[in-house]
Amino acid sequence: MNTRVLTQNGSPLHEVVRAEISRRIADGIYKPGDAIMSTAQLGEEFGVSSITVKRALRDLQSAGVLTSIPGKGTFVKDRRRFIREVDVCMSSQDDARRHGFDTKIELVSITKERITDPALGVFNVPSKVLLCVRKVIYADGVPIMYDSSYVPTHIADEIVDEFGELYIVDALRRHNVDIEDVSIIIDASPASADAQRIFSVPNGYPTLRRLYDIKSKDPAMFVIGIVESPFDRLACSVKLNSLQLSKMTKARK
Amino acid sequence: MNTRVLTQNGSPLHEVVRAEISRRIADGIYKPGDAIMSTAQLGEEFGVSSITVKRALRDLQSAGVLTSIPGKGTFVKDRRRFIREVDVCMSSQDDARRHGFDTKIELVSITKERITDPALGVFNVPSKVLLCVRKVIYADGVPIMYDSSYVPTHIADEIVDEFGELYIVDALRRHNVDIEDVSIIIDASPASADAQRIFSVPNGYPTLRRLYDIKSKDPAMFVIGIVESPFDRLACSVKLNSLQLSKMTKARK
DNA sequence: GAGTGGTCTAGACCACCCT
DNA sequence: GGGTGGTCTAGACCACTCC
Repeated sequence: MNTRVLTQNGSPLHEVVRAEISRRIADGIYKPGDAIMSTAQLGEEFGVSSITVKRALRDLQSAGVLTSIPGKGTFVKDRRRFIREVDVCMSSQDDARRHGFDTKIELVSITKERITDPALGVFNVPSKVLLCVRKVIYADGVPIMYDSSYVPTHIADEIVDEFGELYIVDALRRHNVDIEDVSIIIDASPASADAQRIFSVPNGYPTLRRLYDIKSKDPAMFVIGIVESPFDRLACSVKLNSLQLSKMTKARK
Repeated sequence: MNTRVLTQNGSPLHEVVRAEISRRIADGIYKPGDAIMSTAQLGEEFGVSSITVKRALRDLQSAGVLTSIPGKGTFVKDRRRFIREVDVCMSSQDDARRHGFDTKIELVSITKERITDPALGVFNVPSKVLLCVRKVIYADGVPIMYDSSYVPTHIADEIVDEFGELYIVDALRRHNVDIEDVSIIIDASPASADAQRIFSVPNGYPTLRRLYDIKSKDPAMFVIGIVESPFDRLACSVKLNSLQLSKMTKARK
């Protein structure tokens, strides 16, 4: 039949379909929140098999443009809730409020385990069993961060409890822990298995991660952890003023 | 035939296959640089169609674990060359050297165009036509950054030339441009079309981006731009010492 | 020519949602 | 029951590589 339509410009068919659907979204033909046509309809319109359409739609899901709900349809993701101005240092509740977000923290689990995530290997991680506090942070009801933090097992129970309810720096500050040094590494990564489930994103979905290593004056007290966020829900901002810049310039001479 | 093997634990077949291949890589059965078995062989071994195997392999490519070369085979990506300690502020040549990397800059193009990338909309971008300098930065022969920077069209030609050869802050410093303020936004994103081509990564591949807005004391001189890097080749690091931290704590009271 | 991965299709089945 | 997206397969073709 229509088998020989083929690849207008050398691109595979699924890319052509993907590009056309992207165009329609960019042009506002398909609007955020709306359902687009079914795979069968699109296949007929483009003269390709519905499987090829599905392939194109799946790629657009990986790109954060579409969401498919089995049995209902495929929808254009609404406004990319691009939360800016989140400070690069550990976020605090104040920080969030200052930017007008109603945040909520949900404790996922408190377990005893070793650090196994190879990503944290960039820090000098102890091989001992540590206390692992996992939690999800919501902004306006939407999950935006998945945090796993590791602390020594011997720390006071009251601090542990607060770790589940508070931002880390807030909890430490409350107990007058003297933070001496903070290393943060920011990177991107495909969503972890946990993140896929928590954020309802597909395999391979890009996420922004912050790996942190907080050292206090007491060598027995430290916090190591990792925060993961879907790329379309969070970004980090850094501001450098002229004072800092001149310092940097000098330091480099 | 083997049609009814099916989904050991409720997971789709392609996920089962993907997990098993991941396990073999983690266990060192498939080693970095090595070719894994062909899709046909894997399909036979697992009792699934080769198409399902291909699906699993494609997902592992999106995750940066495998690379397939048509006609040759599918290979385990060698050591994740995770370049750490790259400062969050604009990288300079010194910076790179200090970390032991032999970097090279390749000019891609110098064009006159407006800023159309919606990502840069977070800054207050002028709608005028600007000079756009695009370049690729290599470390040890591997492309690690794709930089697009926009500057006013009226700036001196000699600076423009150097933009193609130098890191941005290096070029500005050389011409004694007084940098007043730098805003940087770090986010993750699926690879752009350019990035896919330059870094040889598939559609949807997670990248780390740095969007920058450099303001000088002269309002007519500014640089706005965006740097994109594959997630497995670059990360940013931030270090905060106790002085900065105490300042922050005070500021928040 | 044999082997590889990439693409495309037709056809089937499933789980889910809505009416 | 009819629609939706998700999965899986068999079979076909292509471009590529290596021998």
